[in-house]
Amino acid sequence: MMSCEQARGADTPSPCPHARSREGCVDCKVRLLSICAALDAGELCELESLSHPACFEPRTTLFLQDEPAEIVYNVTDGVVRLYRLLPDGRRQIVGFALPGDFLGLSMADRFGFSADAVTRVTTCRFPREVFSAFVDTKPHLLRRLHEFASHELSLAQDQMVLLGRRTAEEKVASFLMSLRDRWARVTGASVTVPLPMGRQDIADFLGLTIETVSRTLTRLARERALLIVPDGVRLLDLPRLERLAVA
Amino acid sequence: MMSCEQARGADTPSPCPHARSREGCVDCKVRLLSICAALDAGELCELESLSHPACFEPRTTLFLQDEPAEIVYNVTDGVVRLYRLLPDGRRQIVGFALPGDFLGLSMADRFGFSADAVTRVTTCRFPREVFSAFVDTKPHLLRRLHEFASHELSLAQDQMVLLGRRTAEEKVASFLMSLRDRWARVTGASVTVPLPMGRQDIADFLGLTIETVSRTLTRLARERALLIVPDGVRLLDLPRLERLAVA
DNA sequence: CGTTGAGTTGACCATCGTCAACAGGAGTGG
DNA sequence: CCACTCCTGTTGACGATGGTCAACTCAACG
Repeated sequence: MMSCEQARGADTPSPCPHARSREGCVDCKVRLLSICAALDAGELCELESLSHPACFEPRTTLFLQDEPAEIVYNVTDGVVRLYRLLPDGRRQIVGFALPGDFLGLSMADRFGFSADAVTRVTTCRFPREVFSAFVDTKPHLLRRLHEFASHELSLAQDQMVLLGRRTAEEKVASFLMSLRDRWARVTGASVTVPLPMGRQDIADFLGLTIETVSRTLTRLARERALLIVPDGVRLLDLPRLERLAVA
Repeated sequence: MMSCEQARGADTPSPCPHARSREGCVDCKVRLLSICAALDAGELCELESLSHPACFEPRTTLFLQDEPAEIVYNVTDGVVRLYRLLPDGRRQIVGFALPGDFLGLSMADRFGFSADAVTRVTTCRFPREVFSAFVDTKPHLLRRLHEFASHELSLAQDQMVLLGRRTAEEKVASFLMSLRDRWARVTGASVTVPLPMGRQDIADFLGLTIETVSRTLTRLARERALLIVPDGVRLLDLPRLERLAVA
């Protein structure tokens, strides 16, 4: 499980050619999804002056659990996996960050999980101390951060129900449906759900093995509930999947 | 699983004779553990004027998932179980609230889970709108709420690792160790861990069945890792339990 | 002294994990 | 261009962990 070597992306972020020059925060396509939606034009401009764009190649690390959280991240494009490891190497993915998600919500001095890029990822980064000071002058931004954290907590509780009380088939169906809903906010509704993460990532998110994930997807495909396409699935029998994914 | 009838406590909170008359917030024994520690004497007094003490008998309901969150709660004594149900009755307990814990951290307009009293529980209650308005005038209190929520999120992620990637024996050991640590903050350190919740509650928290919890505890007791006492366990072989509970 | 409900224990079994083999695509070098 | 490796994903055979079902103990309570 997880034997791959991973390049460290954070120390040498790719120059990410057009990350800043191309557009400002005002034109940012995830602004309304992200914490930034709490800011007016002037505040946005202030925040922009504090931001450092950075992008990460697939399979590079943004940060590691327990390391000092010098930097917080706003994900503007791509998918990031967030995970914790047990000493013997077992891994639990605690979430996937999509465009608009914020890493470092807690503003604690250390990261509570590790994060690495699944796809090519672009981010706005902020030195944590600077960002924290900025937040202290903007109570409505703190409110927004708190709403985001509360939403994360609710998702975490959903995931507890899934991990503790659902069968493999229900887990896979729930995962697909909730990922579909999250993509809908970013890219618009679609019955085709992109799965940029590998089967091992899905397994480590659902508390299953890669074989069980593979078998379950195959079976759902054989029974015409979905169609496996390159890097994703197309949902066919929505009522059935909905039924499996309830609550 | 969970077939017991439950009285509704919230509509008819017991008078709770000495809840307010006995002591004010200044003398509250969980003040320093709770969100109230963020307040100075004057603010505490303000908040006190907004609070309504209430207590709940064992097995009564504080509130139900998805119902409008008219009230938020500060638990001052006792243990509350927080849970979500699947339509078919499967239950996942997402946490146990101990003295000092706050229910309604998210300040969302509906509760994300149901809550009922395990022991006799005493609380300070606040109308949510009133509390929310109070928070809006006290950014440092919002900070504290946010820290509490962030801590909850971190605990939720611990629980995801536990549910997704640990064996029954590891789950039980982790549960006991982390409960011991939480009690330590409230009642002081001890190798005797009170377990006021029943086996079914523990099972529904750990993603196991009551039989597996019972068997696992019995085995750990037979192997002298712990001693089962009325309403709790005494931890004997701490190194071994620590090893099972790592990370 | 019977009833009830929680907890324990045993026998059996199913779901999912383990181990192994195989398929197919991407990249590499002769 | 082809052979080769590497990696991811799929599939099958088998087994173990933990679930299911049932019986039993015991304390609390009337």
